[in-house]
Amino acid sequence: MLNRAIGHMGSKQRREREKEALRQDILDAARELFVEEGYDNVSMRRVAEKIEYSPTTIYLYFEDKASLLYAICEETFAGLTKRMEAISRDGDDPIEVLRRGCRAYVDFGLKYPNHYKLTFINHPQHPRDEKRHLREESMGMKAYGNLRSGVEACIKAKKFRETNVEAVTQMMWAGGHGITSLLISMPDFPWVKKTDLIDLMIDTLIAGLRA
Amino acid sequence: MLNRAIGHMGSKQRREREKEALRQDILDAARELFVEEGYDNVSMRRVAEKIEYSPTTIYLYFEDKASLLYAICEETFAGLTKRMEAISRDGDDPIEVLRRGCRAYVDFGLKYPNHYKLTFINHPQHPRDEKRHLREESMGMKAYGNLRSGVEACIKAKKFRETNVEAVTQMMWAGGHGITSLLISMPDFPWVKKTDLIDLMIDTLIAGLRA
DNA sequence: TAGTATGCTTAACACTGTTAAGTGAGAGGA
DNA sequence: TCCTCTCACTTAACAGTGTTAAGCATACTA
Repeated sequence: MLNRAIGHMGSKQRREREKEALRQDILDAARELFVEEGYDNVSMRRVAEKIEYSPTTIYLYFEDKASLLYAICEETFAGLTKRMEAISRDGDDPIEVLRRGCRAYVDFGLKYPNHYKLTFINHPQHPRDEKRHLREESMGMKAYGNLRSGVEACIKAKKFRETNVEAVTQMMWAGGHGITSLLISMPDFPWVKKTDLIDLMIDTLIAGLRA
Repeated sequence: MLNRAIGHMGSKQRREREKEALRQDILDAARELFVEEGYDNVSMRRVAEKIEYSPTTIYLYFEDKASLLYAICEETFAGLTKRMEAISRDGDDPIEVLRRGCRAYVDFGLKYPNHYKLTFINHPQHPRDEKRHLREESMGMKAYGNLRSGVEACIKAKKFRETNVEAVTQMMWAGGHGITSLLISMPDFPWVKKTDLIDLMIDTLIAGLRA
């Protein structure tokens, strides 16, 4: 019963390819709009207009607006994970790896402020959504895992006074996130030079951790 | 022309009192709803329903929804400022004052998560609104000023290696904000014990700053 | 008592995310 | 070739949003 259908498989495959292509078109259009104007300022109708389909078509490919957003974030955060993995691969001094990992995290956030907002700042907290829960674990959480490895390496090399891997990782994350999110969401505040602030944070935290 | 009216001033004053009372009623109703259910999940119509007036009445007292929000935040943040000023008054060791100021900041954020969200996380960034710009300076910025004083005291007492007051203040703020905002906006993440994380951050930053 | 200012409401506009119902082209089988 | 049925897509609508123009009634002034 499987072979019987093979003769007509071509069109089915073609249609599936076309569906996948449209899905990508939606993602591309939505990403561009979201990143340019912010999630809240872009309506489903605007996205639909951009791809020249009716608004309801989007709902054939994504459950709702939030799902569309998460699909985009997943894509983008793959980039961060890749960069952070590259950093930890050509690793010499574990502390230097950690330092550069943190910098990569913050730089990434500042380079894609709207993506960062979407995943770590706004974070549309739907109540009782277990699917979303799992999805989050595969996104920014992978970046967290990378950071965790960096911290673990430092602790294993006995570079730090504090030995609670989870606590130190979360603190480093909070440090990076604090700077990133403030710089993004309060751009009019009279900040000191951005790179100085970032370096000061990372260096101070690491100095404070050293034995 | 001023005295002529005095005979009839009573009613005018009464009406002004009543207007002020209604303004407060709106603020109280909105605060309760915003804090309980979050800014985005509360409509102007809901606020109006609660005070038993028509929705448009609110617009006679507040320019728009965001202004209503900012008025509430102003009120609430007076509490934080007061607490932080109290801490710096009975100050012995400047480092201890700074430490306790930071803790007060984070504790405040965790106690009023929706207020904190409104002022420092969501921060409805209206484009080209200069009035709002000024208003912000009188709100959370006062708390920033307090933190700044604490940092300045430490630097003047030659307790810190780094002597750039602004940079250190902004770093301390980012540290506190990072923890506060992450704990608020990702409540499902497997955090280590909250107080431990807060203390670790503050202690590590201060340790890293010491000469 | 007539007229006006004031405080509030009604009704509407232009949007939002989302869905139920309908359309129409093309594939599959006879 | 013709018929049927599937399925990608659209139309129209719902229920809600923030906000405003216009109108009404009460209370104060002259």
